[in-house]
Amino acid sequence: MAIFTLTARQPFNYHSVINSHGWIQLAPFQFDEPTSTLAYTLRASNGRVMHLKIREAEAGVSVETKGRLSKLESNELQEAVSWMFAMDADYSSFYKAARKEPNLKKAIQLARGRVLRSPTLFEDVVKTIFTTNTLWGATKNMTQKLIASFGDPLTFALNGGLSRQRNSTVSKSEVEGPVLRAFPTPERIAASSPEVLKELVRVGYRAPALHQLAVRVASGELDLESLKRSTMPTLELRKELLKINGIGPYAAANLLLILGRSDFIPVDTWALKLVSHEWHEGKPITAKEVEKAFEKWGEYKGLAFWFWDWKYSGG
DNA sequence: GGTAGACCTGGACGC
DNA sequence: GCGTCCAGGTCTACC
Repeated sequence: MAIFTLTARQPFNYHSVINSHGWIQLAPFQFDEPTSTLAYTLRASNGRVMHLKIREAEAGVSVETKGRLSKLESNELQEAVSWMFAMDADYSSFYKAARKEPNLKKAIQLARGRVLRSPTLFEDVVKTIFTTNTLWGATKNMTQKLIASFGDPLTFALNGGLSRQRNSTVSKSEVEGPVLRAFPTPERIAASSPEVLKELVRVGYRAPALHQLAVRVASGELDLESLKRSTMPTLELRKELLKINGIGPYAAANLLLILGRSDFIPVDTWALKLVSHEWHEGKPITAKEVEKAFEKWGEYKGLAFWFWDWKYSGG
């Protein structure tokens, strides 16, 4: 067994990160409520699949995984979790701008700002496409089916030496439950076809967009991961994201938030409801009204919207 | 630049 | 069990 402790830039609140959006409900994330443990099935670049158990620790998180890890695997694991929890993100200027706003008081108190990410931007783009034009239940289904159909199964490393061959099947008795699989690589999805994706993953009209994305990433034509550390202006970054089939204004804003850029608001039907009940007595409004309501927040627009203390809670 | 309609899935509902 | 309706963003054609 290997255990690591990762320290975050302060302030940091484990629960604020995992509850920042619905990502913990999407495989290969699993959340155990009683122990507040976030599990994630991670595939290292050498093909080894590890099951991580992430817990709150002093000033950061602890990560536990079975078996002995090589230096490369250990580095990749720590790098992945650091990215997932945005360990080095700094929200002090947002808190400074928000300190006089009563509806952001809670956000400051709970150190909100970090948005839980997947280890790769590819995974987050795919999941974001799965959130468009559908209900949350279908998003969960599509993600689950994609992983079940194309994800590599958990690798067992015994005594640090014997590891199961990549892509092999793990029996249920071995893992005492459903087979755990990592999120599929772009290569695995690219090797399939839009027709198969539609049939197996039930992604409907999204199949060509999903397949094209996987092909572009697998071939190296689209280097999504480089966007994680990009210094290009947010407007340009948004343009790059909008070039991806299936990514429109809502999805691009969502991905920008994941990338730590908050100049845009992901306006979906829920956002329209929130703003409508907050300032327009529940009357129908357009995306323009949402943008207008948060105009003064400038580069913190997305954060102010995302962590606002809303009156409306559904119904 | 704004708008209408098609694109799919899955859940809810009525019969 | 079957058919119908509806919710949900993106894309394209059209004005």
